[in-house]
Amino acid sequence: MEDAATPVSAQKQAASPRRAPSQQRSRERVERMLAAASALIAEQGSDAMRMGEVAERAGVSIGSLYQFFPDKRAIIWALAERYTAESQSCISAALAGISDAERLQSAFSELVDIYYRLFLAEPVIRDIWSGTQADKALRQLELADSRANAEFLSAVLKRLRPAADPATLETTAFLVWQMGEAAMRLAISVERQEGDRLVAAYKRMALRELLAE
Amino acid sequence: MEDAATPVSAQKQAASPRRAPSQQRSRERVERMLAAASALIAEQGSDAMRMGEVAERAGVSIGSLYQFFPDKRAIIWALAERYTAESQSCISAALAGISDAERLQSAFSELVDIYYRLFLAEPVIRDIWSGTQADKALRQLELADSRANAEFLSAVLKRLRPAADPATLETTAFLVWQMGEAAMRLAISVERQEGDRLVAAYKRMALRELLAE
DNA sequence: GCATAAACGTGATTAATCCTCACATTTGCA
DNA sequence: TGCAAATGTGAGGATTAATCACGTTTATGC
Repeated sequence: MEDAATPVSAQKQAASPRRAPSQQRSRERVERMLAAASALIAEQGSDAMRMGEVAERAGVSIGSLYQFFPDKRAIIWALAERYTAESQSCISAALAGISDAERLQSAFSELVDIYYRLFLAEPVIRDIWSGTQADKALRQLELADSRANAEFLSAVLKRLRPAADPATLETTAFLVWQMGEAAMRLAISVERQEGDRLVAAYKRMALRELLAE
Repeated sequence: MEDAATPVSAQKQAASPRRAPSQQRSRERVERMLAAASALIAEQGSDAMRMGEVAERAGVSIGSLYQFFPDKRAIIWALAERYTAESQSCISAALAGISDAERLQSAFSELVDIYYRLFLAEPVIRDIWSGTQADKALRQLELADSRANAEFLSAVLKRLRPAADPATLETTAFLVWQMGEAAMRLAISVERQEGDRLVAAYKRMALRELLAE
């Protein structure tokens, strides 16, 4: 886990390569950098987050920051990757082994609620996934994450409806999942009450689709 | 129309006010600025669009540009507003007067196809609505646009299902519409073939919801 | 025609930021 | 102990959005 979230993976993006922290000392510093970035994003949003501020709050120089993160987006990317890794294990656990409609219904409903509460409560997640569309690397991360989660869902669907075309089920699962993320983003951007209604409506819509013959 | 798209409306945003073009001369210049911006966005994306480049290509000074647009986002906003105004009239026309399920089905299906083709064909639209989430003013514009379009749709639904709770129908229409925009954004960001499948799946899902008892 | 105010036009300059780089320091290890 | 690699530093380069003081054009009243 500490390994997976290592910022070196941010190289996948585009910028010049950066060293991965190999010493204990620097690993701790990188943690401080991420923590500082997280705090600043929570306070002002990732757009207003200044690299100098991150460095200052982490107690490192701006140069050290750039030693481990090729650019500003890489920091955000690293935070996003942690969240996706964490949530993916939750989701796989919640959907594992389900093979009847009732359990799918309750598990899915609960999953949506958990996600919704998470989005409402965590300003950092909200900020990062709001800006997703603007950043190619983040978008790719979200797509990959979504595909992975949709796979758990389509696995359940295939068990529930063995006669149906598997490819169609996969498309359905992916779409339902993406619609869910969009519904969350929408729900948190409107009044709380309307958001609740929208999430409920999404649940109905998604379940109707998932449980349809 | 020329009036509605006037960049003075960009004042609604946040930046310092700017003069609205009142002379013929300046109105033509503003058109040139918007055209230049549109071309640059089509070529390189709005992020890479430089204000100096816009001015140069429009044949005006950077100062003139800022005389009519308080900031960079205002230009993009003005372009976005034109597109929304244009599409809204199309949508209202397509959905007007529908009061039976068959016609709703065919009209909705056609509308989705039109939108999808538009997104595929117009790089400017694609760019602007991709970056929507990152910009508050654009997000508001899209939300308002979506609400307006959803209203056309919910009007149809209310005629189709007079016994149903109107508030629920409104929420459904809004959600279906937003899901549609999200589906479009998703579809154009993946391989063409998968995009087609996703749009088709969205259509099925949306129509199932819209025509449900 | 003339005067005057308002609208318009200009581009060098300012300000804010991301990011680099030449050099100093610390750590792991033979 | 000594050296190579890793790590740390922060002044400064580079980019670019946005300003502003001043010059020019247009509309309008007489």
